[in-house]
Amino acid sequence: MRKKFKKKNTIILSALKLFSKKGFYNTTISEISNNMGVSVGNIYNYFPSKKSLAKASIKFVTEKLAAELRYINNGDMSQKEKIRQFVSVYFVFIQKNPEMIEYFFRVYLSNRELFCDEEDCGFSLAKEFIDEIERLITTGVEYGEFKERDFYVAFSLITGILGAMTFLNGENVLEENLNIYTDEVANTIYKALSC
Amino acid sequence: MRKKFKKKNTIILSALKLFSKKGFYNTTISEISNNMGVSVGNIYNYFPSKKSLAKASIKFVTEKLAAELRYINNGDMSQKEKIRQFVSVYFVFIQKNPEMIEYFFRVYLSNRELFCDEEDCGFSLAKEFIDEIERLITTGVEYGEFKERDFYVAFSLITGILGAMTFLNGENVLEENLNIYTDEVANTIYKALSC
Amino acid sequence: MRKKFKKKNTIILSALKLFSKKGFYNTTISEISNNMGVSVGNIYNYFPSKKSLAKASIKFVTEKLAAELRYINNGDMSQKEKIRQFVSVYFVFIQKNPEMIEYFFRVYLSNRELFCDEEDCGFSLAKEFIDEIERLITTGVEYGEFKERDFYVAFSLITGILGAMTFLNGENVLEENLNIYTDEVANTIYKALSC
Amino acid sequence: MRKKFKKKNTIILSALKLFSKKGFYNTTISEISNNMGVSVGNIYNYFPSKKSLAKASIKFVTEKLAAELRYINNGDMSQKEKIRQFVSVYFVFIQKNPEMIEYFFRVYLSNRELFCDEEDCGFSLAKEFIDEIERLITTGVEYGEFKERDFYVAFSLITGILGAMTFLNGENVLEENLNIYTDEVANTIYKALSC
DNA sequence: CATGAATGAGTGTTCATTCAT
DNA sequence: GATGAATGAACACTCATTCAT
Repeated sequence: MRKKFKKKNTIILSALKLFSKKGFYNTTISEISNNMGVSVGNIYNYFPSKKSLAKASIKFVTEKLAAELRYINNGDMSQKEKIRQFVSVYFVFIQKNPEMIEYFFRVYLSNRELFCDEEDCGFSLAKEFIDEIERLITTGVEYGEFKERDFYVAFSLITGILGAMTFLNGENVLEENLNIYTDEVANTIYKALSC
Repeated sequence: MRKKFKKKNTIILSALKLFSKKGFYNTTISEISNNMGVSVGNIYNYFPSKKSLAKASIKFVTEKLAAELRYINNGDMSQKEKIRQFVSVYFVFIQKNPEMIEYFFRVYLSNRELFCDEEDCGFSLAKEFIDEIERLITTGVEYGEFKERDFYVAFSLITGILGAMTFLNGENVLEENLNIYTDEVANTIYKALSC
Repeated sequence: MRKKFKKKNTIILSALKLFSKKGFYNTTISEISNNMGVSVGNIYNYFPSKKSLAKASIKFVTEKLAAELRYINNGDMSQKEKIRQFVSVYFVFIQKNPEMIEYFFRVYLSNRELFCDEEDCGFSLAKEFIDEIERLITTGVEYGEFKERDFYVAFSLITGILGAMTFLNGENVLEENLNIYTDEVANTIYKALSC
Repeated sequence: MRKKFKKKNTIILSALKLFSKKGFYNTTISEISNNMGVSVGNIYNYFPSKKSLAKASIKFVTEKLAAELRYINNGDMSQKEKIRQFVSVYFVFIQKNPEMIEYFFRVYLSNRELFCDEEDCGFSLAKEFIDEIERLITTGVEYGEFKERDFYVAFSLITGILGAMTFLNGENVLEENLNIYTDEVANTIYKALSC
């Protein structure tokens, strides 16, 4: 079973690399299988369809990212410090796992049709990640460190600025290494949220 | 010639509607042609390929959006007021032309491969829109109303929060009408940017 | 429209030839299209699926066969003579259109799954043919020429013996030309049915 | 060896059930193996190919059916009585082993390609069954009970009417239990064959 | 300009068969 | 013998693009 699990992850990583680079519709199963030295048919022993592979991939990514954020949220520090660490960890993550973040933005957020079931058409696959953002915000409000404001605006502020920076970085627009921006981004977020 | 121009726009609008709803790769030329009561072949009299239609569409959208923002930028008021109007106009635009904004986010930002030529792989198609954002920021800094800070961070702040709100709205996550959020979003942006 | 109809029939005839010779599952769409000098894709302009082509084919066959039998049924003669003509016409039909009859037996009768819709899983596609057999029997009973007996037994007698002869002929088991058997088969049926 | 034989039969029975229900081409080896709790690979220890399994299955079926008919043929009674018993035994067999008869009709008779070798493309696999039908007919002729007539016509009469009844029964067209029809079918056959 | 039938390369998926364990 | 992961050829179907009318 361990082995089966390992193999699934290997397939996901291969898919992630290609999906993020070329997009879902421009990546063929046969490319994914070639890329990892496995036959086409064998992929179907682990995932029943290309779509299901895309779903498993986003699950994989968000869990990984959420784990890092969860660790920070559980820590004992001011919200200001938490935000700084959030941004820092996120920027490091982007650089270590660019294909995961690219996948999140370019495939997950843009191809609704792939991740919608009849019942569940939403963010459930990214829930773990979203939950951590939510915790960060609500804790800050509870502690009186953040001004009480509409949740969606606060949520959009944080994810929006991080997303946009990710995007600029992915497009090679930024002139410097992402890390350089950590403090400024963190301060901007904090200033906007604080009382 | 006038007529030719009109027809091109009609095709673009039909494409825009379908591309934004179903994505580029899930929309067929034949759907676009059916949707507007024109033959498949005739579309190729106006656009040499599906890709070129996608490019023309994004040009169409960004010009429309940029025009509105340019008007505000040209106005004579404080940056604070400009930001409020920016947000307001943008939110109205989303609601009046959801397919244009959806197209911008779901097709343009997510399908690099469609908008990259050999020489030019960037934002040139959205340049007009980006330029207005830039003007808003640099003018604010010049007038001493905004703190001097890295341009990319400021740019990400504005476009990020607006983008994220757009996204939440598109997913029907927001409980209220978008307009409700105008002031809070504008204030958040202003607070983050100001000295 | 006439043209479209003609083309549909050409496709059906090509399909009929191959389906009957090699079976449904051993015939590829590409073989059907090659066989008639048309591209694969074009077949799909006329039939939405391989299955639907199989359905249209059986309709085509049964209508053709039923037309011949109907003509006899409408004639003014004894049932004995009608049966003789039935058998005769049927045997001629087999020899002129072997692929149609082969299709009927080898594909239609043996591949339930192809011809079953959710609602209608039966012989509706062959109804016209069955109806003529039924008319022959019931008229004979009404005229007192046939003994009254269970309908299904009479039906099985007629279609069974003809089917079995068809089968032996198709397998090249028969030593003589089918026509030779006309009288003997007709007499056998008549004897079994008559009072 | 005994054990090997048993296992082969178990596999055949599993195959028979699925082939008859879904057809040869819609049944996968893996379904057959699941159905009997054995691994895919192991089936190949007993049968070298799917095709060979289909052949072994038809052998199995015809031997079983032939055995019953042989017993009757060996009995000491009039041909009329033999025919009645033939029909009766056959109808009982259908009801007890529907999958065997379905297999005979839907797979064996309709998929020539499966049962044709280079040398032998015929009924050799069903020979035992056919032989008993032949014996019934020729004995009847010898005893002067049946009119001398072409063998193939007589053969088609018997197998045709039984086959057609089988078919109607399989399609749930018959309104009554098959047994009800025994006498009428037997009489019809006898009447047609007798002097 | 307009039409829509025709093309054919390309893709996801299946499944009989093999073989290392 | 028994297992089931791995293979890869094959097939139904799609769709951007062309072109004769």
